[in-house]
Amino acid sequence: MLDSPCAALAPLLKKLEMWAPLGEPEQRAVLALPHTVRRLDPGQTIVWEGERPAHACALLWGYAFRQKVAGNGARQILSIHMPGDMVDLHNALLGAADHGVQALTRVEAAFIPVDAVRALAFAMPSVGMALWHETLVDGSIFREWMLNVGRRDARARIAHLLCEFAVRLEAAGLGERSRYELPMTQEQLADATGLTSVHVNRTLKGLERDGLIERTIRAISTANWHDLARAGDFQPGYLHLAHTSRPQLTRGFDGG
Amino acid sequence: MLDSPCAALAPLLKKLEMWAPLGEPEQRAVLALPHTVRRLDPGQTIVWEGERPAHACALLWGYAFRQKVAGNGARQILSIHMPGDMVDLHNALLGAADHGVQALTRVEAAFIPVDAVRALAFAMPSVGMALWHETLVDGSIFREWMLNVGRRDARARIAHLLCEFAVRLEAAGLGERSRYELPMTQEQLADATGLTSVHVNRTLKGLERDGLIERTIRAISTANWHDLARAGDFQPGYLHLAHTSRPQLTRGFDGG
DNA sequence: CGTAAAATTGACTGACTTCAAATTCGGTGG
DNA sequence: CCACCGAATTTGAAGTCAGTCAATTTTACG
Repeated sequence: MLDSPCAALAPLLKKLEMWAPLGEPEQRAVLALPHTVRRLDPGQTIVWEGERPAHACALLWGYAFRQKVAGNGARQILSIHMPGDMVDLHNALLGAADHGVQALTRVEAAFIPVDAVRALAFAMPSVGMALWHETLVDGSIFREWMLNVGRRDARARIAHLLCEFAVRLEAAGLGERSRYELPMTQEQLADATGLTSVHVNRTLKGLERDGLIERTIRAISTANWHDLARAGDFQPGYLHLAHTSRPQLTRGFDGG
Repeated sequence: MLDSPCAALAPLLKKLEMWAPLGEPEQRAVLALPHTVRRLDPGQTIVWEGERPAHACALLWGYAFRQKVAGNGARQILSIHMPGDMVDLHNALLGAADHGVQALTRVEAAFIPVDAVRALAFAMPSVGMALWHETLVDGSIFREWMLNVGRRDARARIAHLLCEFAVRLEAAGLGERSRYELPMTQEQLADATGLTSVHVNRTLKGLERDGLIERTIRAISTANWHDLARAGDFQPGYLHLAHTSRPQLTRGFDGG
């Protein structure tokens, strides 16, 4: 990765390079994307469901989440995001926001005009491919969450979410899977897992009672990672982190 | 759209042009993608979960679905696909299949080497963008399904699925929303909605009793579209069909 | 016709929800 | 440092939507 006098977008570049190594001009071009940095408080809206966003948003610091609201008023949290994530590329490229994005904690985010993103993707296909890859991995996580919400019981859903957060945090170099701060209320956990906050509370206590996790105020210790992952039916393949976890030998464009 | 002496991939081109108009060379290039056409029987696997697919698959005729299987043996159907859909571009580009794809009915599908797809996306960015768009819309549908499974009751889930199928069928020019053949067993409907087949059965009868649908063996009449859509909390925005449903005036790359 | 898969039905069960209240936490001002 | 307040967590009791189990009927199809 290049360093530059003003590399506010460094977290984004780091994330993109997880998907595919970029050449030096490509790296420069990513860092040179026009953008405005904004600070947001917890709960503040980054994108409203239904709006026509003109900017894509790269998270630089803090956490955010995507959500949709049903006609009955219930909310479903769709994904959690951490620094480096491109948090509304989906909405921006599609032209109409089919979901909202909100700050989970205090957040620092870079807003990049969609057209600049699109133009860069056209001009430098390998950057386009990296961005595309980013959206594909988001899609994979959506699929796993659909399985989680649709076909696992409460205990497994919560355990799964705890495992995913831990592994993604570690993969992004933002903490360790054995102990981390989980900046979500039990109500937010409920909305992410399709449960109620009351049941989340009971389920967390169950996991704690059984020694799978330890909890301080807002921090989680995965006291027994092995059993927690088993309880959560957690297999990290869907995160598509192979590039980083397995040292990849040579793999060229020779398939087919 | 171009016609060509051997335009097996015409349904794919038609679908891509729903997302963005393509120039004549681009159209030619899509139709010229190397591919093998295969016929499959209902239930046959197109991609196995866990495999490393070397081909992307364009549905030419018939229906298919994506699925994931949890450790407890339960299955979640993630999406339904119809002719023109690129049904495992996600898996192919990510390199490892995080979900499986199966034929729902008898199917005719074109298998295109991933590398040819990737090369075309690099060579002709507007084709790449159309393919990207296709995967983004898939993602949007995943999000809506997550909301459906996580936050709607059984009646709404089923009604929503029936509405989505109807609208997509109509948008693809494959039938009318008022009456169509639904080639899914109640067990498959259950796996798509996070319910059991028994409860799907009862819920369908409920919708029928209330005059929202009529059923013959495997066909659905949306007897009362308005109320069905309301019962299903169905708002088609997430399908991102604006190009086709609203006659779009001019919208260039002038956002921001 | 005959057979297997799919749909249907009934009785019972249970995981999770709902409602409501009590307790703890975290920050803020005196 | 401590009192205070709203938000978040925790707990209990009761209710329900959907699941489970187990037939029975209907359909598809050779």
